Amino acid sequence: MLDEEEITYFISLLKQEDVPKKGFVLREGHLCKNISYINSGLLRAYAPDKEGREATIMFAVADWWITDMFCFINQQPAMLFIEAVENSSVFHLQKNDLDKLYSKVPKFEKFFRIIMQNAYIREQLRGMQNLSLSAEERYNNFVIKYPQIVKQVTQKKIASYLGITPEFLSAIRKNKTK
Amino acid sequence: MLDEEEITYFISLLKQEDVPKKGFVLREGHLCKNISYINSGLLRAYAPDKEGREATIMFAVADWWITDMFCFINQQPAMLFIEAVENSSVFHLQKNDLDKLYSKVPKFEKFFRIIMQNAYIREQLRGMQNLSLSAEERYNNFVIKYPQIVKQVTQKKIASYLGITPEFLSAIRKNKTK
DNA sequence: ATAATTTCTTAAGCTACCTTAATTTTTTAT
DNA sequence: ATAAAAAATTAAGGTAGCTTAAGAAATTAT
Repeated sequence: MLDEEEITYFISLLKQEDVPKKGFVLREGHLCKNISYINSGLLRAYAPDKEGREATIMFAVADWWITDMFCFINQQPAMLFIEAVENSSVFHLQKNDLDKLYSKVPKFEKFFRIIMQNAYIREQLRGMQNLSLSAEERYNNFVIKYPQIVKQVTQKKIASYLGITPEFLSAIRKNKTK
Repeated sequence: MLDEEEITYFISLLKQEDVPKKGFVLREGHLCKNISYINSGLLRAYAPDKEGREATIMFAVADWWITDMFCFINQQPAMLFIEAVENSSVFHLQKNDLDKLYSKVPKFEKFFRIIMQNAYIREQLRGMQNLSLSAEERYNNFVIKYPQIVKQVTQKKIASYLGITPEFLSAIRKNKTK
């Protein structure tokens, strides 16, 4: 579908970075320059609220793309932090390079159309669950959907993804083992 | 950007439908055949939960596209109802016609890439707000962001979009006018 | 116009989830 | 290994938002 030359060109635009655990790929207030492909490891995007607490927007594992999409597309200061939960290897793609890619190799429009579509579907499904399920049901679904992430991140971070406190997640888990 | 022939072809794939107020464009359990462009009017997508209550997933006004994206892409029975809140005029595009469109006029990949991207951004922002704001703050933001929708839909539906009961929304509004 | 239906409001009691704080356990750094 | 820091647990008290129910207001249907 993509020939060798196209792939080579694509790869030439990517900038590899090793991000150590607790390192940041993006900080709130900094210009969101990149969309980042995760080669290995695990990243987390979160927004700090006014009390300084973190709302986890997404986790991203190998083969996922992550960015603060609004700020990336509009080349604005980020609302989100993106940090490595584990040592990770990522490939960054800058906005202007992505735009060049689209114009030189229009096939990448399809490539990213599908990425955007999947991201939208994920968020639409998450939104549905957040509106209609209890915290316990959301946690159970999370464990089923992302068993690997459950093993790799702290409960505190999972709680902040589910929209509950770590104390309450602890209570939910206690209930289950009974 | 798109020439006349391409636009004509695109339009030839669209099927116009007048949907009366309270009419359905999609029903839960029915195959989700279409993605629908709203020419005029106002539609609402919602998921019924197990107690039969409705979680409003999105409102869509003129110039927006709406579907149960997961079920449309995978051509599965819908999880959502999509109903007209006002008399509406919509243009439907079937999955196989969209696929044809992509292969005959690849420029439409970009067209829908941007639609998917905007939809993702919307959901990512909404997710952030749901995690970090109180019901009152979410309502205030909704009124600022969608003043027109506030005028056109019942509070019951807005409440179900915000993830609260109509009674509690009523209480929030009462507080504000004091 | 009138009746029927739906929406909105109000209020009282309730519960899912939060807060605070202290203790234990696990992880990280030296 | 040891100390320090972070995460997880537990428990008691608190609150945002829910439930139920009944009446008022608005909308829809006849």
